[in-house]
Amino acid sequence: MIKLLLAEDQGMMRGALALLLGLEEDIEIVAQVGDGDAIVPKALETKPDVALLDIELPGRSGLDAAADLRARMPGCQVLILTTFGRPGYLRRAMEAGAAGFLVKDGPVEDLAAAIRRVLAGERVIDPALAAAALSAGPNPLTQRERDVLAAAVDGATVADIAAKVHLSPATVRNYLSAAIGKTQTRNRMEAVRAARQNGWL
Amino acid sequence: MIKLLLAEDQGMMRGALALLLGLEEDIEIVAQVGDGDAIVPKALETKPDVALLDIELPGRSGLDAAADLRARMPGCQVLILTTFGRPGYLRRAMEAGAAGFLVKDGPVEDLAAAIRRVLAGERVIDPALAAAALSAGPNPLTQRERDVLAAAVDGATVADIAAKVHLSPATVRNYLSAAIGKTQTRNRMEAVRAARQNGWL
DNA sequence: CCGGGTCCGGGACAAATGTCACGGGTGGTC
DNA sequence: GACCACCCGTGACATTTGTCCCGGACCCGG
Repeated sequence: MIKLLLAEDQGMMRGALALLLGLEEDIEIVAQVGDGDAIVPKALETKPDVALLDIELPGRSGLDAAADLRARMPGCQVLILTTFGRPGYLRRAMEAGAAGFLVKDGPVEDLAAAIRRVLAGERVIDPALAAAALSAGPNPLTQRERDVLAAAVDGATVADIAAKVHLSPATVRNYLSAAIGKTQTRNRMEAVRAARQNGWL
Repeated sequence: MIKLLLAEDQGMMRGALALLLGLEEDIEIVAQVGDGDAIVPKALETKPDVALLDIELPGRSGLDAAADLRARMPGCQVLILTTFGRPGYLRRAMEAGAAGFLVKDGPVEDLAAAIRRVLAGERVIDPALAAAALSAGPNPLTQRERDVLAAAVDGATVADIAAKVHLSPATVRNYLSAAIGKTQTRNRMEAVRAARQNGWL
């Protein structure tokens, strides 16, 4: 019996997946979470064999939680399930020690199969996505550049960003300029868009 | 037997819902679509009793399709299922003649129940959402303001927008300024954010 | 016919933004 | 030690953006 932890914020999706996977004879859902911060505690409590994690979650990112989980429970395999097949996400998932990476397109039937393969020690990755991740190259953005860019989403002004990141407005503009240059874009919004597109956020 | 059409772009979600609803004894999925443009043709072909539509779809919006569907197949009830409980979405759904409006949070169990209630002629709307929609008031944005704002997503410059909408740059700035004023925001990005938040896009 | 609204543009101005050059600091590597 | 990358900040500059003013066009309801 495969013990599974399911982390997914959308209630309907979570419920549907839980019901579906519960129908498999060899899978048992031991925990369901809708919040990133709850993943590790729940896992330590319920000792799942596989953790199926969404990336975009309230609280903590599924990728962060994955890294933690791998460190604290090496026996628990991590399978990332996400809406967006962004190259940077895949890369980060691999670096975090995930064993598999699925996108929410593609048929449901793959899911149970992927869980079994991951538990057997295999790696499950869409080949096309893997190629895209390699060709995209690594994240060129500095930590600070990422911070500033992340704070610039939804139209914050330089002053807002400076306050949020505790930096001087002038410095913020320098970082923004650097990020714009590295992403080959023309303004901050295009830069955040490009960065998100690649999973660099 | 309730004949159901299911429109949802995310493959896994669509598959999961189809399997789930297929388990109900009185529901039969007669069509599955992942594209907005395919909704009406498929419906005319398969004559469903209820159409379960996502809003954000490739091709045509589920709301547009809903209006069309109501006009061409008055006997087919429309149930909107969406990720975002935006006030403007609900309002537009009602104007399009939808009988129900569900968000993808909330438990899966509600879904089958909602389908049956809709078919029985009831309206299914989250009361909290209905209140929000009323308190938010109607869409204050002009058609042109919406166009310009929509063209301003992902950081296009004034020149880009002007080219996309076939207007003078000066006019574009005037519309942007008007939209910023009406949304009580400070710049175009906050304006698009606010407009999207309210479902005014 | 006279408002009032939307549509479309222009001009002028202040503010915000993006760029560049420049400083100093740290830490790591060859 | 020299080099390099990143960190943080300043100042100056051109461009872009947001605002407010002003026109004229149209259509509709009173």
